[in-house]
Amino acid sequence: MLINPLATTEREDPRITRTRNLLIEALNELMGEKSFESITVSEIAERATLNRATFYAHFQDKFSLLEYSIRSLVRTQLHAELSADPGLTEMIEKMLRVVCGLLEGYEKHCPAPRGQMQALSEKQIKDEIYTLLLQRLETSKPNRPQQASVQQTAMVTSWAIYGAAFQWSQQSKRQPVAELVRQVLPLITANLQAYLPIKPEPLASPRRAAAGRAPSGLLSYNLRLHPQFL
Amino acid sequence: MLINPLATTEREDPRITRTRNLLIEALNELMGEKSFESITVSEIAERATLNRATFYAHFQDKFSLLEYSIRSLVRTQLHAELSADPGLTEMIEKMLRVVCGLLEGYEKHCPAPRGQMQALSEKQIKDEIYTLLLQRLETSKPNRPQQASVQQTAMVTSWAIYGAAFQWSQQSKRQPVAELVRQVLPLITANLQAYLPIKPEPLASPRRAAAGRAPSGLLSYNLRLHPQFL
DNA sequence: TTGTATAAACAACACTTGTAGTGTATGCTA
DNA sequence: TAGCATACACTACAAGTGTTGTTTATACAA
Repeated sequence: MLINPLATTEREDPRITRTRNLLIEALNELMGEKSFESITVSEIAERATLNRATFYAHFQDKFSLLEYSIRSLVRTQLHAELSADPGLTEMIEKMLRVVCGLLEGYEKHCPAPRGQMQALSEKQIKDEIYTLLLQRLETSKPNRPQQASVQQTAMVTSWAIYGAAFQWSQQSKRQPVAELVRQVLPLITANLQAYLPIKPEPLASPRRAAAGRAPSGLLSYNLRLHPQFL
Repeated sequence: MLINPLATTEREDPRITRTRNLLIEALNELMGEKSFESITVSEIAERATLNRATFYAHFQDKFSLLEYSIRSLVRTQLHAELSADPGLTEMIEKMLRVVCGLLEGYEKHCPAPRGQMQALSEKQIKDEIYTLLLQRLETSKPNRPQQASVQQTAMVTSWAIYGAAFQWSQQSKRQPVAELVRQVLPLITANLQAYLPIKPEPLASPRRAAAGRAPSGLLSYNLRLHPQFL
């Protein structure tokens, strides 16, 4: 597995990858110890055994670094989960599960306050979901004329997915993810009925709930990149 | 009109309201001139003809100030628009219009980059929408049993509303808001059919589109507080 | 192996941040 | 109007930020 799934250039100077990985690891370590807001660039550089100026040669600020780190985690997890190219309903279900796992991971391993971090990860996660959904909707034609554009549909859906996962993560006593899926999936897929094959999913289906997979194993991807999630 | 719709204490020291308004006005002025990220606390204090220490006596940092400023704007606009206590569908339509107006206002008057600002305003807007929606759903009982909780429904809906408005604001060539409403409202209300009265809104209704109000006047509230939106 | 390109180290810079202590001005109330 | 409470001004401070210029170390190709 590539340690840097975001790399676009063919091959980059090994010093660069080394430095970036050191910075990401340093940030991940620190985020297990204290809140993101209280972490300074100086600390990150020191922990990475790098000069502070070197940090700025790679990232604009600590937010850029976190963004980069989160993005690679999200992308890896989503692609791994969706590589089987499942049906639209299953796709959304899997997305919901992945996002729940990510939010749970952050809450478990990163000391509060998490305000800035949440806002940042939210954007990265939604962007990835939106892109994947858009690709999917663009390939499958709707079986009846649609008022809304594909972009609108994908956007509303991706936000709805994240909103559901967020609501779940905010619960004081968290319900099983399978239950969340059973309750919320109809809400979300109601938007997409024109894109669903043949017979649209009924709003309440006991068989769906029974078929829900256990949410284990969600956090097992990309371990080298994000060891704090263990 | 109260200049501070967020105030909870009965009457506060006039010096406090004066100082806060000076700070808010200073921030609003500066945000018309340069990006929020590049604005410093020193600048805000200087523009407000206040000592920097006084700033910190009122707000934790510039983010808190912006949060406070945005919150009061959002709250004022939403309450003004929804004071007539309209039907659920109309309520969502009005919310969509207000959010579009807000996003348009920010984009027009605040120089990029707007990353931090967007994340902050997003949270404030969604919180307000969620609260209002939750109140509304809690009072009106669904006409058939629901899988999802009221909280889940309100959350997914509020995120969907914001997502739609956001998608609209990101378009390079922006369509009329009335058209957005016609296209997207069915997507959102599909989730809420159990809460809609009698006959659920048909997915495509030409009469709805014709009844769409012009989007003018959305930015005319709370002028004293936010003169940069003129 | 040598030469070249460039990544990283290092030091120094002006600036911002958040906080603390002290004095002054102002609003409220008796 | 006198007195109390407190909001604000002022100063100072240690720490962090973002940038620049110079030197050293490393990767890679001839």
